[in-house]
Formats: sequence, C-alpha cells, structure tokens
Amino acid sequence: MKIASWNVNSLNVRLPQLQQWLADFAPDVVGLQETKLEDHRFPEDALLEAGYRSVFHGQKTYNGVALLARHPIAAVQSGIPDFADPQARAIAATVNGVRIVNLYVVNGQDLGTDKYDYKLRWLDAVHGWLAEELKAHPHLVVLGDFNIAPDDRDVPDAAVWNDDHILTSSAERSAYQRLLALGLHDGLRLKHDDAALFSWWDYRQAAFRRNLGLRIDLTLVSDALKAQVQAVGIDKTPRSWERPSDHAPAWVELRGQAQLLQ
DNA sequence: ATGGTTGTTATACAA
Repeated sequence: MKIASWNVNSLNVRLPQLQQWLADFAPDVVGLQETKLEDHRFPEDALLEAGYRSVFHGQKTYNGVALLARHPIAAVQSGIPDFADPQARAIAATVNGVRIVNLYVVNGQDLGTDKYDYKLRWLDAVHGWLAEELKAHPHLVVLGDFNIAPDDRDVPDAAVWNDDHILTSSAERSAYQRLLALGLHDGLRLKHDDAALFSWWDYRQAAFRRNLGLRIDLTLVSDALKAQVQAVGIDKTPRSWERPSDHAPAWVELRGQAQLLQ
C-alpha cells in the first residue's frame, strides 16, 4: 500500500501533472496540500476517471487539503476537532483499515509574528487531536507539508537554518518532537540516514538545480505500523517537469495491506 | 537575505 503526500501549489494549475504522476507512480492513497480550490471547484470527476475517489476541504485562494484513494474512503474528518480555524489545513479519513491524517501545517512567516504564534497554537491543537486519533486508530499515518525541517540533515546549511530561523526554530522542532513522542516515527528516517533528501525547493535562484532545498514534507507512521514499513522516499520527478509545484511527493509503502486492497 | 519566483476571482500577500 503506497501512501503519498504532495503539496501541489494550486490543483487548478497542477491537475495535469497530478494525473500524470498518479498514472506513473500508482499510489493507493495521496494527501494533497495547497489545492487552493473551493470545494465546488474540486476536480472530483477528472480524478475518478484516473481511478481515484476523493474527499476535500478547501477554500478560495489559499490552503486547501484533500485525500485521494483507489479504494473506499471512510470516517472523514475535515479540520481539527474543537479547534476553530478559518484556514482549511487538515483532513483525515480511513482507507483499508489505515487512518490517514493529512496536514498542511502553518508556514509561520517569521519568528515573533502573529503567524508564527498561530503555527505553534495550531501544532498544539494537532498534538491533542493526534493523541485521540491514536487511541481510536493504532494504525495511523500522519502525512503532509509540515513546514518544519526535523533536523540538520534536512537543510542545506545548518548555520543558516538555525534555532532562530523559521522552519527550523527550536519551538517548531520541539512541537514536532512532541508529535513523535505520541508514538509516531518519521518514515523516511526508518530507512535512510542521508542528508539532503529534500522535498521542497524554492522557485528562486535555481534552487532545485543546485539542490538547495529542505525536507519538510513528511510521512509519519505509528508504532503499530512501524514493522510494516517496506520502503520510503521522495519522488523528485515531478519537480523536474515544466511549471512544477515547488514540492515533490513524499511517500511510504506499507506491506501486509495487499490482501485488503482486493 | 536587503533579493529572487510562483500562485491567486491578484495588481498585495502568502509561501
């Protein structure tokens, strides 16, 4: 069972690339972020033609998340329960007995800004939510654009991306570690120790060509799923296409779910 | 990073 996360930076612009990538990579489940579409504009029919059901939680211009799956999608939760949020940044559902939580974590702009405070409050709400999700669903995958680079392997220059920098600050990384402490594991680090396995590259300054990126798109798996992780990676292919998203898909493959996929 | 690029019911703002 291949489960992926992709920040498409406008599904309206990226739909042809998403269709191509679904055909090439054939994931079973995909969490999308930054769809930037109101729900009535979501391309549900085009994705059905590609073989994927979808559930979505969007808004005009900004944010927007969705889950796509080749198989039935159950128990959909849009937004963080009991957390009033005008921004569409979270959606969860169950597919083949695996609970999937898809997050578009707040960027936070800069330390000391209102957006940074919102990011930390938002992550605190996610912490409470995931604690409940884990109780109800031990087989949990949490994926998305975390807008946090977990450690120094995940940045090109740790002197620049330091404790006082957005996406790597100590408060952000502590909030991320608090999520892991619930009983979650960074899927990629179960299989790879390498530095510079990035998932996002700025559009500016030829950052992709120079591999000046960050690893901020993550696939976390719960304790109960850890032994089922077969492979994990980041598919840089779509980032090399014409007019790409600035993010590449991050994916995790679980074994032992194949019989459920029939 | 003071810039740079991309997206949006844009022409500032978010990333």
